[in-house]
Amino acid sequence: MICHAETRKSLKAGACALSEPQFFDTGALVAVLSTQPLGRALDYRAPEGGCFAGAFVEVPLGPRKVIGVVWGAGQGDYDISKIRPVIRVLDAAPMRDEMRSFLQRASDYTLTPMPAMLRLATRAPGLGDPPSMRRVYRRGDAEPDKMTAARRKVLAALADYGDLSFTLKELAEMAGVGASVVKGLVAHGAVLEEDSPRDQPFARLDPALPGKELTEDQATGAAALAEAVRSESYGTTLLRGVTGSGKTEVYLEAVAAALRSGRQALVLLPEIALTAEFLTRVEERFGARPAEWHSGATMTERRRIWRMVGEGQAQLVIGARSALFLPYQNLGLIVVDEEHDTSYKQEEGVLYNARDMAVLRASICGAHVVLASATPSLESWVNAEAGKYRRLELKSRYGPAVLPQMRAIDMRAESLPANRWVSDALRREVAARLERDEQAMLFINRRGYAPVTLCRACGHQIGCDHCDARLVEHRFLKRLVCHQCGETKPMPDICPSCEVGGRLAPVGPGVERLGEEAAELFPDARVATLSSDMYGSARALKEEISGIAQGAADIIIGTQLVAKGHNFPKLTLVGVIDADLGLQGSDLRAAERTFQLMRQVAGRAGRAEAPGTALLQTYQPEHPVIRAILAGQEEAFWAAEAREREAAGVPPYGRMAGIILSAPDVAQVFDAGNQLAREDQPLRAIGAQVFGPAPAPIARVRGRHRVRLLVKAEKSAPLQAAVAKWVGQIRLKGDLRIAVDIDPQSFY
DNA sequence: CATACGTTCGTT
DNA sequence: ACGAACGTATGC
Repeated sequence: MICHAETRKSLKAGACALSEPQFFDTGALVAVLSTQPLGRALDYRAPEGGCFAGAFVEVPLGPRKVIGVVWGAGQGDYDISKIRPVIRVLDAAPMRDEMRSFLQRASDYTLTPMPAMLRLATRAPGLGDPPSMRRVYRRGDAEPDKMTAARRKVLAALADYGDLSFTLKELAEMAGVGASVVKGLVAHGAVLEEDSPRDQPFARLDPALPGKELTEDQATGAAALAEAVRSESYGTTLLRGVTGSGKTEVYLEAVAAALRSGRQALVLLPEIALTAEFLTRVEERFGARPAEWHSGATMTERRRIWRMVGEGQAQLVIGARSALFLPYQNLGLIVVDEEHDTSYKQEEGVLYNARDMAVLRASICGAHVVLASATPSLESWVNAEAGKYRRLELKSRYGPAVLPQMRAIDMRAESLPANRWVSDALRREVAARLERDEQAMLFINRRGYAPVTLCRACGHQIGCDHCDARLVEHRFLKRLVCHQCGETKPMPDICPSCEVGGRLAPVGPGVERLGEEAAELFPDARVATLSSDMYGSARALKEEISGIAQGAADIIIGTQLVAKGHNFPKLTLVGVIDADLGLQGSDLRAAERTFQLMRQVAGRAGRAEAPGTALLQTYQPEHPVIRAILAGQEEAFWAAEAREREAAGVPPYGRMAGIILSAPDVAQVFDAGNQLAREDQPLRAIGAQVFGPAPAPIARVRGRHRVRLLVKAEKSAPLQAAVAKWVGQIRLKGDLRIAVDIDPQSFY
């Protein structure tokens, strides 16, 4: 977490962002940061006409030309005769002071090199190009010398739309004539041909439109958030509300408050799949669609969003975590929905937690943060308890529905036949729902058909060639898939080890296999299996989900995916096949995760009129986590979990850093790991301890061997500086790579 | 990252 | 003796 002292400092940084950016006269030394992996900025001479700090520029680098940002005055530590001039200043809005300090602070916090940070902030194509133009046509003053029927149609079509312009194709189609007719009118000046920027501003959102009717509880919460946004200063609110309590309506009022005061808003969501339903709600509330930023966006969409956000022509962005790095002009609110969601932690490349970075960014630009969740992360819960975050609770469930009733099914008392996972008790409950024409959901947190493929002749389990992971059979894809590196291969007929045919058997359940079992148990029911890899696109999946929500299936079989925010009005029963799954292993967050996941899944049941039931199949019904879930004692669970973490000195009461060394050669990684473990003076100097090296949780990924070291320090210790110094001692020879993960999510 | 330059090792 | 192949330093 970002500590309080840092927050104070940043408020000052925010204040100085109001001053004019620094200007550099022609020939002055400037430091230019590029996205090349140099680790720092290089000095250049300011171009003809000078430039401002923050300007996007093109500079020579060796034999190449690269794009960079004028970071500030030159460092002057390089042979003055070798310094080359900036080639040109690009036609893009300069990077604001505030954005530069955000990237710098994020870099310091996560120990990410600045060029990599800059890369995150410039993930839009065509930065160096002039704005892309297209040819458009509108009505001119002149009249054509000869009026024909076709020409009249074109002019009539234009008259219908006032002074708007259209592309050639659009106009010709509207008028029902050929393109040559339009061209003919252009020759006479009756139609004007001009170039206009291809990237159009986003439609204005109207905060004055009537929102949904709010309950008293919601209205109070909405008013408090709107007030916080209006203060135009940094603050964080933890918005807690059980599933179905209408958190979205409440924070959309905070968005409305930001829009009213002319500031931009950002809503971060963990899953793309969530956005279809969400966007509809935004459109209903504000009358237009916001900008959508996610990995699936096309180059054109990205460029438009990046430019429009920078010009203040996109008021609201709905996006995945990288939307945090868009060049907002005037950001007044960041909402992090489902703030506990683990997908906010980027686990590859630049390692950062979008929830923490949202707080950092907001503290720099004086924006308000809303962390929304039914089951907050322990970090946020502790920050709220400590008074660092304001706390807002939505108690009543929206409408007549109440929280689902939760019960455990003790699997030790069940005697299921082989390859069956649905207990008798659960089967009877599902059958009862089917009779009443209600929906039931069976939840299993495992993709694919079976997690293990075993050879009954020799006992071999089929593994990935490049990773220390077993291949998962995906019957739908008719392939074996490595969930680690994504490699797939066709399902073999013979065992790759002993070459005996016909003895390969699937072991254990995955979502596809559970779907098969459900179809056998309930032959008359419509069973829908929801797994992300079964649909060609996010769009197809969204459509499937909304169809199911409207009643296109009786039994829903799903993974993680269905736990997150979808609304199934007819759903009254959720059965969790393996509630213990997340409790295995020694991950410190296992309890927290299982608790969150189970509560979220259970929250799917009984949202509308009919009350819901959640049944957890478990082999350890007496486990404290399972008992806390069943009892619905959330506060007690968090308090107990917080006490345990405090006693162990682990996050959020202590600080941790993970170091992953990787190389194709096993001996090399272990040597490097041992060397680091020995040379731990920089860490001892701050009273921190090193554990390891140990093989990383997945010891081999994509043909690279990985070892992991863990650093544990006191909460107040200057962890980053010490780790940077420590890791800096090691020379990166060969293909050895070091990744530092500050505040790792999982630690063994 | 792309490229330049120096080292080592293999071949002729 | 020469050049391919690899490893390491450099960029302002």
